[in-house]
Amino acid sequence: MKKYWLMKTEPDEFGIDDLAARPGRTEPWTGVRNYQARNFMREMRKGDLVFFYHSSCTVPGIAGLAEVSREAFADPTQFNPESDYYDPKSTADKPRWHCVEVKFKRKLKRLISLTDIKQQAGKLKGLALLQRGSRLSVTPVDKAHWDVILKLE
DNA sequence: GCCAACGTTGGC
DNA sequence: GCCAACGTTGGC
Repeated sequence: MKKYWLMKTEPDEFGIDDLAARPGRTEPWTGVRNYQARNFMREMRKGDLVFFYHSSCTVPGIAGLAEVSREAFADPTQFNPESDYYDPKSTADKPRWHCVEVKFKRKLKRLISLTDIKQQAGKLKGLALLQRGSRLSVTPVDKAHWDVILKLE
């Protein structure tokens, strides 16, 4: 059963156009250092669909669609002392952090802004993105919610 | 195990 | 740049 997700990224760092420009149009989603978000990534299966959400920018919102192209594996950045995401408590046989690989599907014809989404709040009860103080960078999206949101394109 | 202090996220 | 909300850390 296919599942649906929302993943946040800062377009100044890595946006939908960057994903589209990658060789193979894929990118390992490294650097997630929150247990809840990590657990969601572990649940992801190949072929699951992803809302690619731009945050901390002029107009936050969903910019494109991606899909899970590789299921959870050890995030290599946790082993690299040079990396911002280095975790000295992580070992090769007991990696603490995982990532998935995501693949570009398409850019939306227009950005579905957070404001647009909020206007559908009545139809989106329980959507993590709209929950108070939600800061998770990876969250599940109900199929019904997915459809409501995508119709806003 | 409690909880204050601190750090981070992210919309505005 | 502000600030609310939340997670993590570390002293006790």
